[in-house]
Amino acid sequence: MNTVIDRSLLQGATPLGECGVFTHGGSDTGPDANEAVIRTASVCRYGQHETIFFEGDQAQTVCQVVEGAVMLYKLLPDGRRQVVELLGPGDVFGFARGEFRDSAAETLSATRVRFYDRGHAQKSCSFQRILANQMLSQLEAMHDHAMLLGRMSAMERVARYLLKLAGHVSGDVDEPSVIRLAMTRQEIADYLGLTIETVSRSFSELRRRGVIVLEKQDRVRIANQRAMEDLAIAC
Amino acid sequence: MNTVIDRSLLQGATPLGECGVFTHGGSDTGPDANEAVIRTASVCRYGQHETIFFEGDQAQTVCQVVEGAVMLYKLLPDGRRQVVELLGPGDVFGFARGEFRDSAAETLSATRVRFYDRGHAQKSCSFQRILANQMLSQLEAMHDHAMLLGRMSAMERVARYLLKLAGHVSGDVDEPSVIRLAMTRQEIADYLGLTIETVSRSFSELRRRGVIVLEKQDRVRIANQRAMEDLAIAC
DNA sequence: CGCAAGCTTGATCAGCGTCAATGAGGGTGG
DNA sequence: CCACCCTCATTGACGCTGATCAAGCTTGCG
Repeated sequence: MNTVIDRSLLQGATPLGECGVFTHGGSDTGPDANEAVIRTASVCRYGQHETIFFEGDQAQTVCQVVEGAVMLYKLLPDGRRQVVELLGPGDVFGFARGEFRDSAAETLSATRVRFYDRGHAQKSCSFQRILANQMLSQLEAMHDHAMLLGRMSAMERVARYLLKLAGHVSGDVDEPSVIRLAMTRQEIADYLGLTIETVSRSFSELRRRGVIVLEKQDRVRIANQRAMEDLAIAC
Repeated sequence: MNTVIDRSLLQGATPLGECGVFTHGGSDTGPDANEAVIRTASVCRYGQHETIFFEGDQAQTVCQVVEGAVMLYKLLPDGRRQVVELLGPGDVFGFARGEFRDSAAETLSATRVRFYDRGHAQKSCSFQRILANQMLSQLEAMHDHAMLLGRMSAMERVARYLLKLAGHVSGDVDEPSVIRLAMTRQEIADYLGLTIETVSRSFSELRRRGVIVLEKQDRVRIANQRAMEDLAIAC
């Protein structure tokens, strides 16, 4: 019921306050552009693994995670899937360049999503500012992810994924760091560009080497932070 | 000397005018924020394969391609490289969330780049608007690219790359469509997440099948648009 | 003409995908 | 409470795609 994915591990965690994000603003194009965006906003609740929208849907709204976790993914005609984004509280998504959504959105856990009217949002200067920041965060995260998808081995990908979940690639704390996985093996595989079997084998290999402890299927303890960082090519 | 990469094939071609982009604007946070951005902007010229900045450099400026083509790439400590972005006229790059550039920038051909002061840019409302649009374009392009890197075969990647260069994934015109490649095989490989040998073999295979004609090393004619689209999994 | 840089091609290998079977966990109903 | 089932995860055997290593080849330039 509560957010299963730790917020810090998600890309683009905003420096903005998390929910009532822009309650005031500078001057805007329209006289009350900000006002309008906020006035017309609405919040929806979703359970785990519910679809918020599909790829190709009309994009009349801009969405923001209030609480929970959301993934964006794309499909090929033959069913191959790539998860292209993981989002946490504060993150904005579903804003399309064209008329349609470029990817589907699905919740990873119980989630509240705020919807803004797209037309109003485009007129609001402060919203544009937030959007630019958000897009930038996500773009930088995607650059990292492109490196992972294009150039890293299966083990490196899995190690990096777990470290990201643990909240910091550079391990500064020596807390036990138990991670709850909100994603199934299949979702992890589709995020990392691997198969479910390869993800599973990587987990097993890490366990065999004593780098992690699988307390439950969805609970991982990092037993050897140092080894983990070596595997992930710590940056 | 002229732009070797056709503009249309590059990600995020802006709908904005291409150079003197925002010469006026709505109201801004600062009184003359727009003015300041433009007044302090400067243009530099680069030859082919020159570095504009390195990953980790201080990010005091925001850059925009005026003419030519630029690629952004990231490196791993052991030298593995991933090209994360291809940019053409009008495209904005080098704007970092933090203090440092998250990737290196290198020209693919002779290029003119305009530099804006970052501080001024952040204060300008119209710049933020342009930036949001730009980031969005690039983000959507990255989503596509993640699909390519994570889920497509070598042949599919190369076919898609060539179609993108040809300017339209959906072939609407029956022009001869000769493509000039501004990138070396190594750069293409690093963009597509492959090795130089695999890229070369894919080109040869396409030639053998009569799908393309290699007029010169850097000149490709698409002989069979239909076959090409089938290979690329036309969308 | 000869050298250098970049491209192509071949032989071999290994990492990861595919196919298939087994195992664990959680919920439901008898 | 236990038995059953359904979903998801693990493990094994095997093969293919693409990486690696190693020559040759083409092109452009001094």
